[in-house]
Amino acid sequence: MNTFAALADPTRLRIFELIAEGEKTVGEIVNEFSFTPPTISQHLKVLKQAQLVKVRAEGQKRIYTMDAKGLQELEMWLNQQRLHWHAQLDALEEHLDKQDKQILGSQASEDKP
Amino acid sequence: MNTFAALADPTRLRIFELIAEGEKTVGEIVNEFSFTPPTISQHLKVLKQAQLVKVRAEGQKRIYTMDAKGLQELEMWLNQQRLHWHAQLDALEEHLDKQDKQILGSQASEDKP
DNA sequence: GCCTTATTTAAGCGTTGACTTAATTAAGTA
DNA sequence: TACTTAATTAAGTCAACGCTTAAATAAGGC
Repeated sequence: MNTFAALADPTRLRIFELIAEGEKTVGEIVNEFSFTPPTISQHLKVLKQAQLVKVRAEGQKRIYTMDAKGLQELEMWLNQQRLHWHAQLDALEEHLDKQDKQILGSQASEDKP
Repeated sequence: MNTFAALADPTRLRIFELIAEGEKTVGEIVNEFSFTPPTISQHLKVLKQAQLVKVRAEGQKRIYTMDAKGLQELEMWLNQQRLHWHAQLDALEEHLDKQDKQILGSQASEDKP
């Protein structure tokens, strides 16, 4: 899961969110921050490697857009964890059911003097 | 989004996945890695701060379990990005529709000699 | 052909972070 | 009470990372 590392840095996360709102050139992104172009360029490289963004050239400008692959990977991972989560809720429910029955059983015996 | 940073480290991601599979003591987790207990303890601290795991004491053992809050935060963020993603697909579709109509228009004019 | 604009690559620097060993806290057990 | 087991806190080390300036690549415009 390269995705988490790519989004771990707050600047990089913000850059991704900006691109997600709509395609952006590098210059447009640079203007949103107080960092130099190389810094932004390096962040974009990481996001690209994680398949969170794609680039296309248009003249001398590079236009960055969202790439579904990275998010899809994240989504699949999340689904897997949710499965575990629900399995545990079910197990807990079963456990509480048994407890309830035990309590009912002991109450019944208390009634007998 | 503290969550991304918490899951960015591969060891920490693995620790979380282990706990997600079912509750674990620190010792059980330590046995899965070739790291010393302090290392694992520090990782658990980070996961706890990100609300990805919870602890409960049982005698001298600490039992770590999944915490839904962290994943929920992740899920909400993902949903937001998906909205952007779908909005862009819709925009693209509309754009292609217009192009199709233009092509049909130019073909009609070509028919006229 | 030359100057500007847009972006990336290279190299260097300071900080953060993942690990270690040593010491500490706290709960069994003899 | 002393000894072991379970885990955390403290302190230090080294590599990775985010940032910078300087240089390189490449597309426009004069």
